[in-house]
Amino acid sequence: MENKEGFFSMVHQVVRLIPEGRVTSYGAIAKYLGAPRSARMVGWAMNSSFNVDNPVPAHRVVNGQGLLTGAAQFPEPKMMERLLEKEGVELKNNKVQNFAELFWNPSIELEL
DNA sequence: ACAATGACTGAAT
DNA sequence: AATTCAGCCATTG
Repeated sequence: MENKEGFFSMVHQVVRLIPEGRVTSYGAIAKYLGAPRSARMVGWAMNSSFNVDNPVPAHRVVNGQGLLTGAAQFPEPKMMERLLEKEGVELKNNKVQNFAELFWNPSIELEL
């Protein structure tokens, strides 16, 4: 499983840039990378993120609805909610409240 | 090499 | 509004 600097690294990097108390969606990242339809690959990249020596705040990445779909894949699902709440993100049944305001759009924040 | 799967999303029904 | 379908492409059996 050779590691080419491609989707993985890019996704990891973008996710790492997410400020505390902010969240983003897979689609937003994928779109920023130029693959608006490859949101799934972003999720896979996250899964790999646990395997690399790269601290990636995957807990700040949720689906387009602000739902913590990936919480179950964490080493400890509760960790995701806890981390988010700890950073000031309001959660409700694994869903991010005020998602629209907490949403961190790389295409805008980074403004290319 | 082929088939199935997956932390998604948007459109269609 | 809820469910289903199709596209996306890397990883795995």
